[in-house]
Order: sequence, then C-alpha cells, then structure tokens
Amino acid sequence: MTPEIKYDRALAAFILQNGIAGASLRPMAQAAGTSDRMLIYHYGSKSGVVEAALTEIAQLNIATLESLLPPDPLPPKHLMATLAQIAETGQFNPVFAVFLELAAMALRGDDAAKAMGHRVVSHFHNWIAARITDPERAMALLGSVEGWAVLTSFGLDAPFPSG
Amino acid sequence: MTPEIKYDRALAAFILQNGIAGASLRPMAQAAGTSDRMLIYHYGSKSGVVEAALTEIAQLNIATLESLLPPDPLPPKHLMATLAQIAETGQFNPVFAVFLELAAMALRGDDAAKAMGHRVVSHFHNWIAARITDPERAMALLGSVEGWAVLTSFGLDAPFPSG
DNA sequence: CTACACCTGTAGCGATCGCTACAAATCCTG
DNA sequence: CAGGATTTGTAGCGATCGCTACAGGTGTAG
Repeated sequence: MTPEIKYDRALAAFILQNGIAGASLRPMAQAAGTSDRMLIYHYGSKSGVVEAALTEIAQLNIATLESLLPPDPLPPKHLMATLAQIAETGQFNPVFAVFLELAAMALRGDDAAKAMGHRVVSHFHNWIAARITDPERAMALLGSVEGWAVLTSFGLDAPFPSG
Repeated sequence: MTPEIKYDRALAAFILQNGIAGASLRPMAQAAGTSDRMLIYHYGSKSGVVEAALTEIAQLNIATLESLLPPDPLPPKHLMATLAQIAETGQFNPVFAVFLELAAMALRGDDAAKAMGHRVVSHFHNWIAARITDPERAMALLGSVEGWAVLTSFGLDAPFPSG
C-alpha cells in the first residue's frame, strides 16, 4: 500500500502522451498534481518514476485487452481480423510508441528497458496464445503485428497481417 | 558541393551510436571535430544536423545492403534465410534502433520523423522486392523482419520469419 | 592593396535538466 | 500534551540544452 500509487495513473497517462524521452520531472509532477520534489521523495529518482509509470501502463494495457476480447481460442485468421479492427482505431498507438521507444533503448544496451519490454511483450504474447487455436504461432503473429505498427507509423499502407 | 558534407559521416556514426534522443550539439560537434557553433552555422539548426545525419545513415545503409547481396530474385525462403544470417550478426542493430526511434516519434505526430522513416523503409522495401520472386510479398516480409527486431531486442527468442 | 563576403572561435544568453539542502508543517506514538 | 518521525514547500545547486552576438581571421575579386 505504498502511498505513491495515487500518482501512477497520471504518470502513465503523461508518458503515453509524451513518451519516455519527453518524461521530465517537473511536467510530470504538474500533470500528477504535485511537485518534482515529491516525485523524487516517493520514487527515489526519475528512473523510479518512469519505471512505476511503465508498470502502470502495462497493467492498464492488460485490463484493456481482457475487456476487448475475453479468452476464447479462435482460428488465427479470425483473431487477426479482430485485431485488425482494434489496431486500426489507433487507440493503441501511444502504447505502441512506448514499446518502440523501449525497443530502441534495449537495442542500445539499456537493460532496464530490455527487462521492461520483455515483461510487457510477454503479456501480449500470452494474451494472443490464449486466444488462438495453435498457440505456438503466437510469437510469429505478435512479431507481424509489431512490424505492421512500425510500417504504418511511417504512413506506408502495409496490410495488417492476416495470420 | 555544400562544404558541410565532410561532417555527415561522423554525425551519422554518432547518431547510430547514441540515438536521436542522445543527439546534442556539443557532443556531436566534438565527434565531428568541430564546434556546436559551426554545426549551427552549416546546418542552420539542430534539426538540420539530425536530418543530414539520418540521410547519410540511409545512404550508407543502401550501399551496405547492395554490397551484402546483389539483386537477384530468389524464392522467399532463400532470401529470408540469408537475411536471418545477416540480422543475427547484430550489425544492423544500431540502424534498427534509429528506425524504431523514428517510428515512435512518427506515432506521436512528428511529421519529419514520419517522412524520414517512410523514405528509409521504402528503400528497404525496394531492396527486398528486387531480390524476391514474388515482389508483392515484400511488404509483409519487411513487416515481419521489423517485428522480429522488436521482439529480439527485448531478449525474446522469436524465430526469424521464414517467409 | 583594398574591400567585401565568407568562415570560425570565444563567450554567454535564458531555459531546463535531475536532484538536494533546509525548514516548516503534519502526523503518529507514548 | 510532548517529542520524534514523516511529509511537504521554497529555493537553489551545478550541469547541459539550443542558439546567438560579436569580433577577428581568411580568401577572393576588383
């Protein structure tokens, strides 16, 4: 029951909107209705703040995915068709942006980013695996979706992977 | 024959190593053997410097890809097997990191990043299309590779897409 | 040689960065 | 109610950010 939990939601929203690179203590504190001094006090350091926000994002994300599509093994084509509809609303764009930022940091040797990304993407993988008739294909499908996110971010009209 | 070309190589190397987020004028200038004052003078602004560096990265990349595998239509499986060997050396990790950073920026509405990413990824697409027997599959394969890069950056042992 | 455009080094501007020292306020315990 | 620990506001530290003013050098054209 750490008391700083009340800030997590606002911090997560801030990072979803501004990215990890745009996460500065003073603006984050203002968004959370407190001061930079307090964020440092509660979370110890800026990296502690960011880590808490990313954890919160991951949890929110799991909840959102659960509510969008309850577990039920579908043929890959059906699942991907549903995912296509969800993805094309753009509601997950901020989440994708954070993931891609984490991936770039991980590629440069940031171990914290690597661990955080691993955790979050594993959740995605499990979510897919629980909703597909042949779960061993979940990783390949997940990769296709991530790649689609990259290509469409640049404005290419890449077809959503069909499975 | 703009005189600032001599800096482009060093600037590209710097951004490949430190990322776009880590691109500050003074360190870049030092890496290029000049001063921040001179970079601003030649390129007009920091964004001009970064843009030149990214353009240089794109050109270097095309040359590298050409030298690694001359154009020759192959069956998708063969091409992907060759790409797997190349990708697993990790030599393109800094390039992937820059791409993913660009994608994150583009997803947040950075139009310059979107245009730059579009250009670079289009080159990748053309490169693949020229080396595959059914070029209309190039986009899907490219997406799979990008997604694979994201997943492996987090330490997941995702299989390289087989085509 | 002169004059003028081009180039570059020094110094510093205001803003923001993560973080901290210090003291007052508040809360909990005895 | 007393006294110590916990929480918070104010102010500011040194560092770095992108960028600029200004003076002096350098090369070239008339």
